[in-house]
Amino acid sequence: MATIIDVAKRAGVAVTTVSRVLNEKGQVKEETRNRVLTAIDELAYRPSPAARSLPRRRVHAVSVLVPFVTHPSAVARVQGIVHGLRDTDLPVTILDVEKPAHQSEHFDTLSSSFRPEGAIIVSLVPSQAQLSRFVDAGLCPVFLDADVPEFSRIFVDDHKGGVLGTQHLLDLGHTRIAFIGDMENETFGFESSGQRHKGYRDALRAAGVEPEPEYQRTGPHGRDTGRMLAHELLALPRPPTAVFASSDTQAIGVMEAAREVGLRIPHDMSVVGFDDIEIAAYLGLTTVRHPLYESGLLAAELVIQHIKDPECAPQSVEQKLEVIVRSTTGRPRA
Amino acid sequence: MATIIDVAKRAGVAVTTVSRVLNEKGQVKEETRNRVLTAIDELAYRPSPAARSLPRRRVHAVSVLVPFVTHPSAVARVQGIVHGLRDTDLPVTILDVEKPAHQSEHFDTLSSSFRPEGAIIVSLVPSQAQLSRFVDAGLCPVFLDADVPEFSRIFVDDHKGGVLGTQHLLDLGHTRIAFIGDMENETFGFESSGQRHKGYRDALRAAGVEPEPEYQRTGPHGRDTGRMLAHELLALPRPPTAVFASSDTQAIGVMEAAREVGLRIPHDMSVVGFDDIEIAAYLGLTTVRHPLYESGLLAAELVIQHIKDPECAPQSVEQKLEVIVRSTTGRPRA
DNA sequence: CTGTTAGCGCGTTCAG
DNA sequence: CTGAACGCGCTAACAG
Repeated sequence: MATIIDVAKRAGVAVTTVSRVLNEKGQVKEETRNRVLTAIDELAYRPSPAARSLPRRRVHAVSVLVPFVTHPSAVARVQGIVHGLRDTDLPVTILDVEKPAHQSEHFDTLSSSFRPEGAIIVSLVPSQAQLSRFVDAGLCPVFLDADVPEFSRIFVDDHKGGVLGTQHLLDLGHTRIAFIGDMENETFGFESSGQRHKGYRDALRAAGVEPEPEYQRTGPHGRDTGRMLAHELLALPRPPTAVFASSDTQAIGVMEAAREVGLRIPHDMSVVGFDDIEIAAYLGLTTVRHPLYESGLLAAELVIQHIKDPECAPQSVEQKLEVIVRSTTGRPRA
Repeated sequence: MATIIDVAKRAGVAVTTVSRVLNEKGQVKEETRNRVLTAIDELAYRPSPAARSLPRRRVHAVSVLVPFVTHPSAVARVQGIVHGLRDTDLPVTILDVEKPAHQSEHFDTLSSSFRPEGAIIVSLVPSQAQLSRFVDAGLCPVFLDADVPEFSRIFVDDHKGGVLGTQHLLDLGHTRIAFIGDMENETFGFESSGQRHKGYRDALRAAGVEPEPEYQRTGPHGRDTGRMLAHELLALPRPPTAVFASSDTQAIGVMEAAREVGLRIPHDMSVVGFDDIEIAAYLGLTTVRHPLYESGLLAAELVIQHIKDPECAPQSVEQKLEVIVRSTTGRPRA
């Protein structure tokens, strides 16, 4: 493997000059530059990422810190990120978070003196101390679905999403509307499901319907939870005619439960999900669309921008939520 | 950020000693080791990956070279890999390949003097020259779905899979069975679809059915292709009663086409897919199950093993394919 | 516009 | 068992 010294020798210049043409810093005479370029070409020289990272104190890569990469919603986002970064030469490093320990560990990595050039943090809110460490490290992360005004972020109005989903059901004439959501996540403090839940309650009240405690259930994220909670709902003396789930994953569980007890959707029961993950379209699930893939794409763009611009002026972009009406919602039976 | 020097000072030892306890190389007196350990702890010292990479000539990470990360099958594999690596401290770097240029570029990275500790290469077959570069670099990659006897690999018998899927249809009584597959991919030379296709033909002949050229169609990978090719099939004077697609993605396209012309599945037409991607279960698609997620998990295990064991003894593991019968296949109409 | 020099943080000889 | 010194490949002042 050729090093920068080999290139310098071959081109008859000093290493600094090679470094300069490599990084397009400073002025290099056209002719000299060309000599260097051909030397690089002839030697098939490629700078060593590690050696470069050392003096630069940063790693040429974009780290993506994402809890539960295996969730469909996370997958969609990572896809968007990878796509958005494809035309750069920045490798994408996935930092999966499943336990709280992972989180602080990865935060440390991001704020270490060998931080990545860019970072995207999904659904995780660092402490103030951690935030200032980011600043100290010169890191300019982009947050997805996290309320961090100090930095750039891409987010949706979950409360409004809760209202939208519920309103759709209300508009169809439902009043016995249940809500199934994620349990409050104490370990990571995700807030979106809670906000959607609140939106649900507010929409109901605005329509003059008092939210039934019996109709509101939460549990750990997952299809199975959706299924079980739906069964509880269905076993009620006066079961709901519609269910609004705070994620498609849970909504699918609800559909399974309905099928298991012989209920037809939307004839006997309406179901609305949240996110519009890929499967939703196939299942004909009516859902509140959350532009997941697009959020990844956007995050990638912001990261690129922040890498170029040392100013790191935080940008806040809100993505629109909208109800995608498909075939799991209809009017309640008379 | 504390460096190894700070730790050494605090512990009252030389940096060498710190390095030794860090890497568990050489003997260090119990007491000295403890002093170092507490110093590390007190300073919250974390070795710099970049600085470490330089003398070691390798990056502490596992690179995953995967074409078209956005394909559902690739996603499943990456999930398996990330999961399998979760309990190590090895970051996963995604190297997406969409153009041929990406491929050689990433291969170069893997065989550079700053190679990653581990590598997983999906569906891509390097040239002999590239292979020997891997050897020279001391890299010991794990291949997924690629026929590379020199290294460890995880694979399935695609030909047999083609037979299995076709046989299932044959067993149900179909004889007018069509095949829809991927066009031969000249850029990357993927072979699985071709092998499945061959299995289809062989199964048919073994059953005394001569494969109809009209019934065999290929096109670029994708749902849309499946849909269009299916329409061509359906427009035939004597359309097939069953379609075997070489991927679930295409099979889904076939189902769409059937729906568009008012055909009911499996009543009017049977459909078999390949892979068993997540959506398949939801759609009730009968398919030849390819353990994608598991292959990623396995690949992660092998990589870990190879990192530990410098011998790098290649291992070859074949994964079993099986038909998952769901609701898109049935007997042909009388 | 270009070259010299001193590190970046760590591993690794080789002596003690 | 421990330490001193050198080098990994590159960037960044600082001179010229």
